[in-house]
Amino acid sequence: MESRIPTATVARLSKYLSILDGRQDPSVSSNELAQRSGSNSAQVRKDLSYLGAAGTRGVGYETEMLRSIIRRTLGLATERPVVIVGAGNLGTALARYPGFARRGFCISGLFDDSPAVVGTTVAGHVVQPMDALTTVVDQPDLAIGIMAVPAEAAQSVAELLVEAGFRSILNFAPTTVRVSDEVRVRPVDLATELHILSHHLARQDRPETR
Amino acid sequence: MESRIPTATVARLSKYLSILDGRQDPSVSSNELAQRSGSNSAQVRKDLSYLGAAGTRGVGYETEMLRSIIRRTLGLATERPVVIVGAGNLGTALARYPGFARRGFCISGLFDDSPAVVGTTVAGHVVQPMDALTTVVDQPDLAIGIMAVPAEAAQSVAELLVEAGFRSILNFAPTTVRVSDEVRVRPVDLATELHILSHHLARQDRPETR
DNA sequence: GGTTGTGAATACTTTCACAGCG
DNA sequence: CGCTGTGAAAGTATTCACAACC
Repeated sequence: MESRIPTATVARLSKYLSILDGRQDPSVSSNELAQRSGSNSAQVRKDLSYLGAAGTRGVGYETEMLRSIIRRTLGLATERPVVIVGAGNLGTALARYPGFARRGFCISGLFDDSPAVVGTTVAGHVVQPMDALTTVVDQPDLAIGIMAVPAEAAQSVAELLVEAGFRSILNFAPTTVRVSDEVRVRPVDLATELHILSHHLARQDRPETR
Repeated sequence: MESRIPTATVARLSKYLSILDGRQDPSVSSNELAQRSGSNSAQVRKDLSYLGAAGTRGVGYETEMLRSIIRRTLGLATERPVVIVGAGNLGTALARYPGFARRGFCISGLFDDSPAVVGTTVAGHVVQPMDALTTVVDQPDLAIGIMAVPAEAAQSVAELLVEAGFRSILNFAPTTVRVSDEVRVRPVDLATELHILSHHLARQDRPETR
């Protein structure tokens, strides 16, 4: 029943969930979710059909039920631990970002290799040295590691995370890291996002829907 | 000749460019670019074929020529101005991020609507009030606006940017903004990225190549 | 009337595989 | 012999369109 969900769908589920979270109405239609998420209703229905979510024809989907199904699908049954490696500009900003906690994550630790930074407190977290990574969560394979480090450090930090048992990494460093293929790395490159916009400007063409 | 380049390809071009930038060898093969970017050689060749880039069979591509073709394709012929709206945690971190300048962008202004923040200096930029947006760059339609503001403010900030003439927006606020369709908005939602990783953890499946 | 659920059609992207050339 | 260039095939994602149902 719950075979395989396309990554593009999962990304939209995240958006639907945050729409449902700020909502009181007991039911919601695919059309409304579409409007608010910048998608279209057929897409919303197809996305929800992957979860086996059942709506009521003529009415829509039960808000509470949808919320709970999406949360389960996104693996948010319990708060998921996240560690942040790199307490520089970006790492610090991420540690202070209130959106993570609100959306199902719990920051379990902040790490840095610079002795000047270790021991300082950022957003209520004492910055820990890299070797404390191995003991920070008891099931690192179910946690997520965020890398907010310079490009030069990315490969070795990735290796440390893998060694400590992490299997999911969000990489903000503008470089590709090579890891064994049981490890999932999602790159987020800010300059790449700007390059995409810049490319369209250079071609002065009209936007597509996304 | 230079008809239309898939967005997925543009994203990879950005990566290829940063690989070429740290490089001295006068030529490079599709296979080497593939290795370093976590792609495969057929993909690289197809990507480069969209640009009309000509390699030499048996040898590879000329590094300098490729660099210059990719830069032109990404609209980086001249440094592209970028403004950052929101001088909170994230906006400040972005303003300090050295990667933007290194990769073809020039931060032209930092804006905030809080009187407490306006006038302070961040990374060499004096934070300006929102109404200065209209005069900060002379061709706002060729510039990029970055929104690093809370979800509640996102819609109205987007409207201010559009009114000031911006046509390309990178949106870090965790919400969808509705704008006229000459305006291109690229969302970057950090919680969504974590949700995607979390989903895979819940299904404890093996990663795909990306 | 309004809205879901979904097969079929379309569009887009990646991978394959091999001829062509230096 | 090595590496490019590319059509064809396979794989993925989105949109259409309409029957089924409340």
